[in-house]
Amino acid sequence: MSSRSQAIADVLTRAIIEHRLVPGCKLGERELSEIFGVSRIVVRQALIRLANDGLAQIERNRGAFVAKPSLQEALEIYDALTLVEQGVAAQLSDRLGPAGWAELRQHVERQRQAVAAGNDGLADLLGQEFHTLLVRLSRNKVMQEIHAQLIRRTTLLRSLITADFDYCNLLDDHSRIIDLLEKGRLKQATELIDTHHRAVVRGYIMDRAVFPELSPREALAPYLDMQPEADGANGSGRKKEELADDESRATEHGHGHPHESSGIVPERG
Amino acid sequence: MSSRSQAIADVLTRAIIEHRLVPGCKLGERELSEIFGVSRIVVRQALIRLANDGLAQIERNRGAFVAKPSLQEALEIYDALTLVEQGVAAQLSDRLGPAGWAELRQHVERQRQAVAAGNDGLADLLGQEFHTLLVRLSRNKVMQEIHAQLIRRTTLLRSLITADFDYCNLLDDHSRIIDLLEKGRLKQATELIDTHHRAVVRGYIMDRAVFPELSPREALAPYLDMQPEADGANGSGRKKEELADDESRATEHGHGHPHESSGIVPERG
DNA sequence: GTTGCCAAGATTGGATATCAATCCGGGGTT
DNA sequence: AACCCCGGATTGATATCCAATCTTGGCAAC
Repeated sequence: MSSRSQAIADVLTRAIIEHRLVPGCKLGERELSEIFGVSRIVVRQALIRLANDGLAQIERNRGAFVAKPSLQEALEIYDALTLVEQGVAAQLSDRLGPAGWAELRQHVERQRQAVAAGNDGLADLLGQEFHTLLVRLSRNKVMQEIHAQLIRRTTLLRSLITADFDYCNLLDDHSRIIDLLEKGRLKQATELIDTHHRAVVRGYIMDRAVFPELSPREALAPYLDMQPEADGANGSGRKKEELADDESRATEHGHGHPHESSGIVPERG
Repeated sequence: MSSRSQAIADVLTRAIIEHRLVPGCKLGERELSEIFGVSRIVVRQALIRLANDGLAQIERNRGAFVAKPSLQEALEIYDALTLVEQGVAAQLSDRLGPAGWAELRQHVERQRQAVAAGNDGLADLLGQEFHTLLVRLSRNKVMQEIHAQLIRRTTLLRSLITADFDYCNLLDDHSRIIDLLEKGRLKQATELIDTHHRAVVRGYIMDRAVFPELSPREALAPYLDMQPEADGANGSGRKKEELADDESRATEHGHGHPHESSGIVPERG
């Protein structure tokens, strides 16, 4: 795509939302420039991009750190996400055609199959993507980008907070949301979306580091295989295959599975 | 605040939303670095910030330009704005206390007085700020930032499109929205918000440059009075006084006044 | 032993000079 | 008139250098 700094920002973003870089982690310019093999300036530009997305915070003369949102901000992010999805849902209940509803149902079905197959990582990802799909069906790129940004920030939040609840009924929620929307029961649908997100938030407890801290060098190592200037950096369609059956840390960014309350990470290194 | 590039991004943002820099205008690195007296790198960082906010677009090896959204994107921006404000309104109708309603009414009253006094510039600005105030009352900083970004982009759009309608009933809209919300008539209120924004959009015609193109040097000259390192760059509270009775171009970023359809700008520079 | 201060080192923010790659425009050729 | 090629201009990026600031460690005073 465009610039080197964008590519580096993308890698850092991915590392953050996959919990390889945890909130508070120092992102030193020199260190990153050595890791990526670019100059400090390019790294700085990447960090500016991250900060604009709310994934990093830059403190003058102190450097950049992975963002560490307060509980207040976490609630605000979920509130905003709920608001956006409710609005989108309201639009869809009027405007979405049969093909759209079918696509939603098909997505839920895929997730159901993943759950049935015991592929928790994939199921989790599909659960995330349900919300993204919902917004994509609104055909509003501006809204999509806003929503994607909020989703990234909620994913970041999961590095800070623990979730211990049964996420299976969240799948039912998705299905019920579709039904309610298609039937025009908008009020109930938005109510359910609210409940859905509140269920996630309620399971969270702040001030508890779930993931161990990795140094940037360790955290970023897996992403550096990509050649600097190889195939046109088609970064959209690969993820699903990659983690089809991989239980590594990279796949664990959903509403954590309840079968283990603290030792989620199998120490991939 | 923080970095030099942020300060420059702020100035450029202001110049864009005040229509001194019009869509499509080339933002050359060398030119800007000379204007601001900084190195190209700082300018580039500022341009990255602008691009992230959707106010500029950077084309590889061609440089940065003031964003020139398509009609499609313009509609999407207004759609997103409507969605956000409807959601916020829904929250407020439940949660806002008497003090909040009073604040809203007082704001509308101030705008009414400005209209009565014939101070169109101020009235216009207050009309804009009504929406900002609405979102601020939701006490959600994340939502505020999203909304502010959308507002900036709509303001940018007004460089591309002409509005010729009577904006006085938009003031009535604000008043009615407050009434409906306070009475819990949420459905009607959200409907009115939608209509309100659609009224703005309907008055617009794309592909017509309303404002003449200024060179960046001309456009930015008024902002360069600020000393490089003087008082802590408190850029929040000044605007209102500045344009209290100033009919210059800087004040003309509302729903254009109908008394003159093309020669809005009194050629300040 | 604790506290506080100060200097050295490290890091960031920024400037400058330089270079390759790309884009644009003009002049010459066919 | 259409086409091609070349040179200037601009961008993307690097290396190096410098000032300001932050951190840290040690040293002195209490």
